[in-house]
Amino acid sequence: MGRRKIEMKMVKDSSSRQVTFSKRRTGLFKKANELGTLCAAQVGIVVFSPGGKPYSFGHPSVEAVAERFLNQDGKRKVSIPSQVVDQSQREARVGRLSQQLNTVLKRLQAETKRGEVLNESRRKPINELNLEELLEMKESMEELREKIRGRISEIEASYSLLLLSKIAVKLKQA
Amino acid sequence: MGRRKIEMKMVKDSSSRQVTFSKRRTGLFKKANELGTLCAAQVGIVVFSPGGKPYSFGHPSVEAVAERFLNQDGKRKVSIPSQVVDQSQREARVGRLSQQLNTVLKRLQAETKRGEVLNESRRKPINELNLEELLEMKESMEELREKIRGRISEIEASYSLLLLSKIAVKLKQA
DNA sequence: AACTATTTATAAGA
DNA sequence: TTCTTATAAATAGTT
Repeated sequence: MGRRKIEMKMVKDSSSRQVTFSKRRTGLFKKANELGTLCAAQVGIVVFSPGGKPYSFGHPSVEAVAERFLNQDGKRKVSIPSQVVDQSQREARVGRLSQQLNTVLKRLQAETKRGEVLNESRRKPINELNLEELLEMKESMEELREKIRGRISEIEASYSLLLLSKIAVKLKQA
Repeated sequence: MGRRKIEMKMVKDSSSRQVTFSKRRTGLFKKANELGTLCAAQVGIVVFSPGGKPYSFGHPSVEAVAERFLNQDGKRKVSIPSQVVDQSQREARVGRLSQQLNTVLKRLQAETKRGEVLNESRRKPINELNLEELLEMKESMEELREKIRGRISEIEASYSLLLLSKIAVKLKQA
């Protein structure tokens, strides 16, 4: 679909491959959106780029596709234990994963409030930092936020993926 | 893409909608396959037809996409904006604050990859989790994300506050 | 990021 | 359903 027809083989040049990936991923998601819209269908997609970066698309959301699968009654192919719907039980099972992070985040917060500034080489009460140092800190914060955001989306993508995979397995069995 | 342009709304006639769904689902999976082939990307898709019938596509398979994620080693490539080129220098300044969080996030990520699921009461390889358990996990993730988001904005708020106070001081001096 | 020459997908029709 | 075909849409190579 372009100036020339291309062979259906992996694009060798990694730079071109990245461009192709970017364009086609956009196209794929657009098509998925159209399918969902025109046909009142639900669609979930997860893609890993050649570099391993995860992307996902859902109409209305990847989660919703899973939810629908789980919550359709009558026609449902797999019976779902009622406990799954129990909100309080879910909350009770948040688990160590979240607790761990939560603990560290609390400590982090406490340190921030105490006004400790933590540089690689030196420590200095945050109140004594000058404007430049604070701005530097701020940049660090922004980087940190980006990193966290990246991690979270990776983790979420993995969950979406696992959901998709579990659904696919169930479909095979059905 | 045919004899006429169509509005991007749900096709009302259910028979036509079914035909459209069938054609477009085929097209979507074809595109997904091309994306996977050309870009060495991994793709997983699940679709529900308007009638509730499930279809799935995977390149190389939905399960394989999940496996890949789980078995990846820690080196995930993340592109760095060029303005952040002085990555090492800046990173050196990030300090314990970020290191700590980063460490925990890495552990979290590693655990996720290693396939450990951490429930309040038990551990189970992530591969053995069923759909219900995964959804439970997902809720935990969402809670976690909200908590992190909250913490970060608190931290950022405190930095902003400090910046403002520093600026105020400078203005007085000027 | 934009731009087009082409290829590809597909809406309507058979 | 499956095929045909006129037309819309996606995109490969280019700037």
